[in-house]
Amino acid sequence: MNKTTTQDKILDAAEQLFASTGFADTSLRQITSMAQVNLAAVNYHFGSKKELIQSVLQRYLSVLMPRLDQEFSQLLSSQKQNDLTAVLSVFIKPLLELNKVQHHGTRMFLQLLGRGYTDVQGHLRWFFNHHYGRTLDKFVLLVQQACPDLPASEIFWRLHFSLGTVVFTMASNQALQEIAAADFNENVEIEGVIHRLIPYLAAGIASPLTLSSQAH
Amino acid sequence: MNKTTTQDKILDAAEQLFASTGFADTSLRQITSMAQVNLAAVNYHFGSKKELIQSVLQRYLSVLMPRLDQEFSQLLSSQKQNDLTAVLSVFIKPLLELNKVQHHGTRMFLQLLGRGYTDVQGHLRWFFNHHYGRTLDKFVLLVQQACPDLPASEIFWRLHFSLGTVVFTMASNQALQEIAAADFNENVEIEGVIHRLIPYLAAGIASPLTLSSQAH
DNA sequence: ACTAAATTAAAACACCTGTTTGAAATGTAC
DNA sequence: GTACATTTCAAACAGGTGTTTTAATTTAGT
Repeated sequence: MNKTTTQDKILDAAEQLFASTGFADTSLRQITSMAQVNLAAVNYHFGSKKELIQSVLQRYLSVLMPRLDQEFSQLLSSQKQNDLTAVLSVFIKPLLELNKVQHHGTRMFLQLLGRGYTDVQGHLRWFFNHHYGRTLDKFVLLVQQACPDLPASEIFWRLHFSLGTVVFTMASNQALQEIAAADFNENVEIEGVIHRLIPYLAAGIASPLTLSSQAH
Repeated sequence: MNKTTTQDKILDAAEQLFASTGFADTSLRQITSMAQVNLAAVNYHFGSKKELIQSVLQRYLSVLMPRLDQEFSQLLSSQKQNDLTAVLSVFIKPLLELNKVQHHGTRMFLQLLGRGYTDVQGHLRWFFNHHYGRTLDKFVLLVQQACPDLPASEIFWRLHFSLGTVVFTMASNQALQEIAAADFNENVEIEGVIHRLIPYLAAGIASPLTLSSQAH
């Protein structure tokens, strides 16, 4: 049999619509109509739209974050000096393995992540920090070890600059890939974008302190 | 007398609410109530909410963009080799001068710009390209001249990565400054953030091509 | 001061939102 | 097969949205 449950039908439709239209601009009626289930099913199975959004993300995060956490711990315990590119590259494999969770899991998840941060749904930030703050701390520690010359506050800013790049790129990933295909005849998969991102981010994060940045 | 007109009262209230709550999540009723004008005044004076959003941005863009255009042209005509930091630094003065348009003009405008790109209001992208595409082309040309070793497609991607940083940082600027103040005891004005951004962006954009980025 | 245009005002409009209700249908255990 | 719990369904609910309408008011020109 292996029939998909109502909950899964809702999750599948929701993540697709959320990724392409955003959380706020996707209505429950769109979701239930695409999933071919009754409107009331969302509130019955998930309680509210808010909890549905969290469930959609949780399906990926519960796979991704433990894997990342493990990799971070491993890198932290290995005594060798980790360079920044190595630290950032930790994300690649766990991210790409999300394609096993869903057909286009990686792209979908990253797009959702972008939406999650750009649509400033306050509850999502809380949800993430509450569940995965520890893992995040390990990552920050690794970056600090890789950039011993940078003060913590500078790393704070640069990591948020980088978060902006990732989030924005992923949120507008589809549009960017279409432009790249049209203007430069190049077809980049999500994997290609990730491999373009890492050296860019590493160079920005590790850039030497300048007079002008220190003055302010 | 010098009394503020209804239109200005609406623009002032709208930009404040748009900047802090986003375009979609700000209702006309919130705006008109803060501006202390009648609800119907928005549609009477601006036609629609869409056009109000454009008008709010236009108030800043019509000051900023001609100034940027002029600076770009000047840099293009000067025959000397411009380095990337110099090109990016062109933005600083015109941006900070937006404080003359409104009290907190610079911060407000950048926050609005962030909102404009993260709330994917399609009409805003069109509006911007339609009015200021020429100016943008000059900027891209300057970057290409500063990075002669990078193929155009790579520059395309890196400029969009950078756009992500700027837009995201500006959209969440308020939250970031609060965290920085709490965690690192440092009070950064918008000017400080800009001076932190430029070396970060320059390093990312100018980073050398790597094997992994070329392979994909 | 009179007229005509521009502006303000209150109310209604049509539509969409997330959520709840109560009955019908389905599944499950004994 | 009967009782019970789970799930589905259509309908309604309460509230919010941008926009329009129609009348009242203010402003400006002669």
